[in-house]
Amino acid sequence: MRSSPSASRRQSPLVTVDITLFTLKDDRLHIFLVRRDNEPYRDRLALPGGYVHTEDDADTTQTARRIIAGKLGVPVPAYIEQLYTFSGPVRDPRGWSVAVAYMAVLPAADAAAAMHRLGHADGSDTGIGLVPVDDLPPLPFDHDRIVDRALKRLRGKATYSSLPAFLLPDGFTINELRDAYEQVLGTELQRSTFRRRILEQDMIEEIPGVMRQGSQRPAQVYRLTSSALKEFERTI
Amino acid sequence: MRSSPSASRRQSPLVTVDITLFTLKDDRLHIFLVRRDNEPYRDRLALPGGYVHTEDDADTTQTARRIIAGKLGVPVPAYIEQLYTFSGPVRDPRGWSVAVAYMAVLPAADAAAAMHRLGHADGSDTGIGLVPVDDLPPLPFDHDRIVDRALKRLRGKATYSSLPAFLLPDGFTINELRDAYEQVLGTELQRSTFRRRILEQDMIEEIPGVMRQGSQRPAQVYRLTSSALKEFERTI
DNA sequence: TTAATAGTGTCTCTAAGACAGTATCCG
DNA sequence: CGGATACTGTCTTAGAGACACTATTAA
Repeated sequence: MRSSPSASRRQSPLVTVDITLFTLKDDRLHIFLVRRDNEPYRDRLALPGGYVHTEDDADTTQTARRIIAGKLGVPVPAYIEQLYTFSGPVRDPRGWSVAVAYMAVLPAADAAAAMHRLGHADGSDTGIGLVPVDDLPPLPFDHDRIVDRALKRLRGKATYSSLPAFLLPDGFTINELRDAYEQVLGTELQRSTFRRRILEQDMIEEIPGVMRQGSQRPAQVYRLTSSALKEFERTI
Repeated sequence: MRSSPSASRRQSPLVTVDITLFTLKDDRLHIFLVRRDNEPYRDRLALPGGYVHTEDDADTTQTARRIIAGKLGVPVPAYIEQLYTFSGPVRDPRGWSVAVAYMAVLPAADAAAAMHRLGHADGSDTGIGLVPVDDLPPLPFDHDRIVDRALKRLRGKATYSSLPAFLLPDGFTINELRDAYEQVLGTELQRSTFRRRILEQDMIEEIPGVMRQGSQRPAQVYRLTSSALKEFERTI
């Protein structure tokens, strides 16, 4: 904080916001990518992002929300978190830049509805893609690093928080919840241990009388006790 | 990422880097503050910070290192970590701004040496202060929030990593290490449980033959097994 | 020998992991 | 009734917490 207000100001870096938006599709973890329609990297798939609008945005989180709603056309996710800020002279060919990266988590149904509204699987490219995280194309800028960090954060938090529940709709069974945790973590979890731990944390509560009907014994439907992320002791 | 390279560029926010540098003094947790010599908030104590130098800095971490060495005149800490990016139109009276905040941890001896070089406790104000974290003055900008978040992160990581060891010099006894953890966490820790846990994590190793001589039984001196932060399972 | 700090041994209790068992639906 | 999935009980084991005990120095 060296210069006085009116002093000649240093060259200010370019500031953007980039978002890694996770969701489930076909029981696998996916992220949203958009096809760029401007240089640099025109026509390449990249993370959704954009400039801060200093006239409108109250902060960069607001920027992220605006981009998710505007570019992707999906409902603003219940969970959104600032991830890390990437910077330097080479990450963007336009010059020294700062990218405030966010990660967010969208329920599978919201993602499916948005993709359905867009195309009808008829090959028409709408510019928005839902890509499995373990089968990503090489991404422009340093977006590979951003996704990498987002994945690590998501997996890390899955071991000690309710984060994977945000991939599910409002009502879910314990087995559906366990599936979501397994998809995120990439490992199998012991059924009864998972159940006990989750219930002990009282992070979920029964929706009285509501049961999921299948072709077997119906399962109790639960909801999160709080709309906020709940952290508990480590290790699942 | 909307506009083409040569399109009229949006008003870019002001980008600064602010640092919360922790150290121990008189067995209490302190941070460094500097007296501002420019508007806004001239003459107020604030976090050390500054603009990104796009000609010199490879990224904002580099900016943080440069500011620590330059403004504070202390050795660059072994542990430095990006904390969070604060942003918005009101946090800085100069306009819409982005502050990439860092936290860092400096060994007590380095801090003491730096403060000794500066003043000699004769009341001469050198513009640099070492202030206990539980007795901070109100800070300008949103620096109160920044310090708050830095403290939470430091305390959080103290429960599952070797972070508090970075407050100590290269050789330390287990009791000195426990003191550091207690200072950071603000709670007492069981002696034998702490010892067992720390040794199980093999985060430290004996320096063979080196003992700390006091007026009682000498204590084994240890060092970190790795210069990098080591994380272990939760709860201390 | 005593005071003080360094370091060890061990008992208890909680909770994770594993797995077997019971319950309730559909056909 | 059999198959399938939902849910419960319980045994074993690892590790945290508490605390008593032993060790080694200076005075």
